[in-house]
Amino acid sequence: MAEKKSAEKGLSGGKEKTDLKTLARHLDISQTTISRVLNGTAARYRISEATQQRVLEAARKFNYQANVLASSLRSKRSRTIGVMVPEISEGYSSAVLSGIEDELLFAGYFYFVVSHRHRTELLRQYPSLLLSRAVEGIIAIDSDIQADLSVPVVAVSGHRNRPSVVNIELDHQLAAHHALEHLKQLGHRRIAFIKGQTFSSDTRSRWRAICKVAAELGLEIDPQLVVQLQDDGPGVDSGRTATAALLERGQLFTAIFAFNDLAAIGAITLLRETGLEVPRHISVVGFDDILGAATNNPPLTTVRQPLKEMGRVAAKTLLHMLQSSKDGWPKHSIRILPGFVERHSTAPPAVPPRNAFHSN
Amino acid sequence: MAEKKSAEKGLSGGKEKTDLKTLARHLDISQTTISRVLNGTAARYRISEATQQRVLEAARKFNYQANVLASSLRSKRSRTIGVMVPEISEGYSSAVLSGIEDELLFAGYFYFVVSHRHRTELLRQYPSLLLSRAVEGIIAIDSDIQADLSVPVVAVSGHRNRPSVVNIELDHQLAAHHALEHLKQLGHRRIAFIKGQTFSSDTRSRWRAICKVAAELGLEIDPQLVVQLQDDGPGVDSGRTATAALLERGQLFTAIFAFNDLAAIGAITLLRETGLEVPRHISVVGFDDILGAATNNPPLTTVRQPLKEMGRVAAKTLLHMLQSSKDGWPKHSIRILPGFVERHSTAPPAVPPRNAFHSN
DNA sequence: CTGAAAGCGCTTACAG
DNA sequence: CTGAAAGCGCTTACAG
Repeated sequence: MAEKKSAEKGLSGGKEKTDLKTLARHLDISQTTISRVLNGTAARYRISEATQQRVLEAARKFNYQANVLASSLRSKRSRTIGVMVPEISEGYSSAVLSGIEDELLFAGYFYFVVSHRHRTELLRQYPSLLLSRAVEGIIAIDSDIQADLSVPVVAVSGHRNRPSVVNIELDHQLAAHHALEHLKQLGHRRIAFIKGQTFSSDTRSRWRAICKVAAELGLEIDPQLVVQLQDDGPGVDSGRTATAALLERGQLFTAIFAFNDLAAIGAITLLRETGLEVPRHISVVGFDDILGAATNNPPLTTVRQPLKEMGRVAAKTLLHMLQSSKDGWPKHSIRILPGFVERHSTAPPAVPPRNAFHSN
Repeated sequence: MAEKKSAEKGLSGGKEKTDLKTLARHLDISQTTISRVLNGTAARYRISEATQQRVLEAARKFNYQANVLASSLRSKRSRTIGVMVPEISEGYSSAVLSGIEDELLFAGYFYFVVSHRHRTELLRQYPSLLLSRAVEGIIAIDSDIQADLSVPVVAVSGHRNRPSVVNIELDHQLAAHHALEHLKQLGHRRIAFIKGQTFSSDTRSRWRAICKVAAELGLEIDPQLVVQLQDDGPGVDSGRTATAALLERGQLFTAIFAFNDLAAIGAITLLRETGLEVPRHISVVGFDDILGAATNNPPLTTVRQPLKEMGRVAAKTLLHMLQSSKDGWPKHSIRILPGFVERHSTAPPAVPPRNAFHSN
């Protein structure tokens, strides 16, 4: 009964599905030969042109598509990879995913997406769940994979020092230089910083780079002007909160360098509500160059991460790792160069209205 | 050689992976029994408590995870579905995906995503590619699936009248009513419309609803005030272009109802560049309530689509269809109620500056 | 140049 | 209550 039901509604499903056996019987050719023709190894086995033609034609006519499950099980190649993201609905992840997809589908690979939403138990379970799904490799976007996996891993903005993990890393130093040099040139000296959430792996490396570059440029970082994004809301709220906390300290500053565009937009909104105009009173530099950055009011000056390209590079790298032995794997992180987009959220500093820093 | 290499790097992969046979040998219990215990059918076969305990413990100890490929192949249940989207990096699709994921992972399902980017050959190929991947069902987001498939299909904002397709449909009539009633109350009579791209399946149904509701409210629709989004860029550019075309017609209007928030934001940007302020000179109503709508300047008045919920409903519906026979499937579209968010891009109409409609 | 047979790792009638 | 054996639909040594 249960068996019967699944036979009706099961994977074999529709009217039109042909299997190898049927095709073989129809052509009076062995499954072996058909498989070889369809998998492009005909030449290796010197299968006659005539046979190849017959097979190809019949396959088309019967609309034959090999069952990937069976093929994967036997051949140990699933042509599937897993992608771990914090949250698929965020622009960051979905932009990278778009690049990954470009490469993968071109190579005949499909991918599973899992979002862990920063929950540790999901972060722990997902890698092995993906492995039980027979993925050949994993791309982790801003996600720390703790376990050592049996498949190659490429990490985008999440740096692991493990032998089987290759990192795709933004050049944070250059990024920091872009932003700070720009602010310095405009004349800013009192610059506030909104650091990223602790769970984001970019936070540390970017902050280190900022400190280093600031020192090089002779810019002092006042600990009183450093705040950190706290919670995990998808929107701009954590940027607002952080900016409010910053204002509460009552310290003078003329610019903010935000961890990302969302935080920058949140900062601008909050500043506006307290009577501070951007960039007239305060300049704000974002990070990422998300879709909304250009259409924000004012349009955001921001460090541009080439997210889609990072996805493409990640996928390309993983595919390469799948095809070569470990000694062919990249030895180091793969460095991605950020851009810088000057729009209208930055300007030379001006003295802020006198009550600005005494709002509650 | 090739065989050997794949055995090294293949799916069986890591050190820690155990298979059923090994486990059975170790426990001196048949694979059958182990499989039953692990699949939760122990009760049905009255497997003794003691045996169950031993199996469970060993499975944990050896970190046994059934190979889903093998299991799917035999049982005809892949616990995988396919999701077709126009473009994964767009907020619309990724918000719906987020809701889908909520439900699916809870039920032990994984999903493949494919983006067709409105290319017809991809739209045609993907369904059968997904079927060859043994998906049990497909969710199509804003994507017309032409073929009749052998698996159940749920369409989100893409309405097919086919027996095996269930539609998740926004109540466009209510949506149109929200927006037009709001504009009417404010005093607007000359309302311009930016229609959606022809490839978007929502375009037609929404426009029909708008025409109907406009008639009901006694609002006239001037064909001269109707423009359409043309190209397929992900950003706000098509909204700008459409608005420019609208202005070029030199007709008076006091409000715009845009097909989506991106177009609305594009419209606002373009209006601003030609010296028209929103909402002082022109009111703009968006559609979707994407993340950027609230932080736009001015914050967007917009029809809210509960995208994540639509994803959840789509997944729930598909899972339900997979578990019941066809007579248990929903007979009609499943209707989703839109909300309406009044922010600051709308206001009572004012006479526009006299040169406004003679810009080139 | 081609094919018969084994086997991937499971689940499931079938038998007891 | 439990298990031996068949089989899902492929690919791949192996043999000729």
